[in-house]
Amino acid sequence: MRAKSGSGELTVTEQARRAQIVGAAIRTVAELDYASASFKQIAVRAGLSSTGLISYHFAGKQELVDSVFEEILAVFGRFVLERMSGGGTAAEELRLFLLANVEFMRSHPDHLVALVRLREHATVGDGADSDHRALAELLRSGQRRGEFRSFDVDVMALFIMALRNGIVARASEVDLEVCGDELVEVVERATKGD
Amino acid sequence: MRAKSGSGELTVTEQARRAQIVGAAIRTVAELDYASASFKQIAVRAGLSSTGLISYHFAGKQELVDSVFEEILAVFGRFVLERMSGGGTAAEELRLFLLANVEFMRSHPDHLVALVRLREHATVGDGADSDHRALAELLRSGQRRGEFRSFDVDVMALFIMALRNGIVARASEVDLEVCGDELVEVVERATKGD
Amino acid sequence: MRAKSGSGELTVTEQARRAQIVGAAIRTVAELDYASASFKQIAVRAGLSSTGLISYHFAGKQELVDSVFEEILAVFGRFVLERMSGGGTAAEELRLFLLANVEFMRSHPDHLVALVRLREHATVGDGADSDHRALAELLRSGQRRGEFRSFDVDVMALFIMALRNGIVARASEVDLEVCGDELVEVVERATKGD
Amino acid sequence: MRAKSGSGELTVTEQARRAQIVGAAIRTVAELDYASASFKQIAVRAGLSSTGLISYHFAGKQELVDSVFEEILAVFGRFVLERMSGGGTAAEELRLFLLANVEFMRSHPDHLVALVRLREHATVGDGADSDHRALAELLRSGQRRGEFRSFDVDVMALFIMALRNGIVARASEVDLEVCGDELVEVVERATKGD
DNA sequence: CATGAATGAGGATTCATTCAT
DNA sequence: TATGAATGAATCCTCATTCAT
Repeated sequence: MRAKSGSGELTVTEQARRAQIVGAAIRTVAELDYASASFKQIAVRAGLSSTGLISYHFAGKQELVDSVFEEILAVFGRFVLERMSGGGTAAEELRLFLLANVEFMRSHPDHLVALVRLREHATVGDGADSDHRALAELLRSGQRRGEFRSFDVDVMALFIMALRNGIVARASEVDLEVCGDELVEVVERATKGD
Repeated sequence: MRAKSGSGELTVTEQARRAQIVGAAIRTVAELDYASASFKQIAVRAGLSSTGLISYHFAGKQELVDSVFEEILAVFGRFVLERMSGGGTAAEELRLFLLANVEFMRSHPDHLVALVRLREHATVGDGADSDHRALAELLRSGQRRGEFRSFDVDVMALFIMALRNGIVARASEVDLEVCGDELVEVVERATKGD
Repeated sequence: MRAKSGSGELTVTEQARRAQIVGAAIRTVAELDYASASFKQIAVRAGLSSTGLISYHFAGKQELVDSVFEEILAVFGRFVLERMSGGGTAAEELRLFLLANVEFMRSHPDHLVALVRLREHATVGDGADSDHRALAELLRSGQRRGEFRSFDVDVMALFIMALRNGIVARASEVDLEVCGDELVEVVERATKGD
Repeated sequence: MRAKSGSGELTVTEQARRAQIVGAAIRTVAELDYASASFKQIAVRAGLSSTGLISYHFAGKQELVDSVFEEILAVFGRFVLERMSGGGTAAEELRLFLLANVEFMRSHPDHLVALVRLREHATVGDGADSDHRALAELLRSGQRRGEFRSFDVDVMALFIMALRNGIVARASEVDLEVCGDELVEVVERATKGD
């Protein structure tokens, strides 16, 4: 009854409501645990008086989770893309990517937390993997250009995302400024050619 | 109802039952999602015919989770300690710590998965933090000895644990051999003095 | 909110809408189960984009059910009446009634199915009973004329309707031709004088 | 977790509880509509303070419905079988079958009502069909012995069950004595050879 | 100690209905 | 009039927990 990723079929009002609910869901997941992010909690944060409305706008919890996941990926993707367009070398692009991540944690505190927590519950999947693939490809191109040393690009991509996720998990306890600088330093040391 | 982590108050039988349940819980959390790790699932894996017995031995789900968390930390701690005792330099100790982690993933596949998944649900907390503190202290001593470059030891400890956790999260999809070697390499590059 | 079965108070448009909804409801009940015949399903089949319109035109689900029931009875009544007008004897009228029923199943597949399914949910009641009474009266007159044997006319009317309903319930699985012939035969044997 | 039609795996207590719930369900379906026979209504009639217990003993609503259906069929089957064992001719057996049905309505008022109402919601299915098949077979054997006239046995079986169901539907409004006698008479006339 | 039955709160979801536009 | 968004009650179901035995 409800388009899974509506493009033009959705009313303006409906899009607004969906966005409102998705936003509330992001805040809820970031604040509470994923398991505790019930429709009731989301409804409260969305200012709704009934959980029925969430079911009215989303075919089920899975569609909501997927919509939230896609929304975060979209916002995050745009955010990062804007800050990577100027990169000349692969190393510079990688640096910009890392800084964009840290900056995103500051400007969108809840988004990355929710992203990490929802990763294993989302069924869209290709989002996170495409992130990984893009990063791996960047690393590979850097290797081809001789900027980076020889390493397994998939493993290195996994490492970089793991570092990012590690900061996200402790974002509220650490100094993002210091973390960001050190992140750039560590990744540079990890990747640069001998 | 029951002492939270009684030492001498528990009978042998009781300790055995608790251990049996904790073991089953570890397997359950590793196999299923945390949210899906219900008492029923744990009871099945523990060979128990009633979830009531879990409630009988543990004051509540939280105590079970905390007990599981502490058990994993204890096993992991002993495992790592055995493999780090011989380290001379801080760098060597760090290397042994990393290798011990990777080896632990191989010998105790469920423990680390459960550890990572339970981290945000455990209320004991100091366990993970004590790990973190020990690692930070190791890094600091390395810095004092001039083995490591200057960096924020807390951030670096966070990074190292993040790398470890990243591997754990994908342990079933990656080549642990390659990951372990690259992990050592990356951490060495990240920490060594100029 | 709305007159229960207004005659002159309803505008033409309103009557048309009610008829449209009633028709869709008949199809819905025949196609789905009664319990599954929700306003949403009915609205879909009526080409309506909102279930609110159904509530607007009918005071509640009960009025809709009753309206549907009455509509079916009216259509069915006219259909049968047309085919019974020529009957001379009571036996002949009864035969025509039975044949009209079978013919109705063919020409209005949904109506009788819905009729049977709605019977126990309709609160108008007198509809089905009036049918029953008319049939009983026909049987009684046949008895008075000596065409039928002695039997309890209410019970026999109940039997005849039960046979009809039995065929309706399996209309899609049986050969209506054979059933019709056998129905006439059985009822004739059941009623005729010794 | 719960056997669908437990034989020996069920505790005595559990069997008793299941029987209690099944009994309450039969009463509920007979009293209310099928659609209104919610777990809550059933729980009330079973003297339970929680609908959760029903879910505890039955894997889902479908299993409960099927269990109820099977229970009724079992009770009904035994009841009828006891009263048909003495039948010599097919006609006599048929007569005993009809009388057993009417007697069952008297001694088990709710069972047949529930049976008819649950028929289209039960997924076990073969129960009702096997009833039909047995009846058709009885009719066929009667035809072979020359006791019955020539007719489509499936249609006639359908008719006989329809007559039975018709009485069930109005059991509370009619005189079962009269109905039973007339039922036997009608079926005899419908089936006997010329 | 251990069992399994029982509880009640909380989960997502569906539904008829209401209401502002 | 008609729409679609919103509501809240009710449904089935799962869960941790309690309790008699």
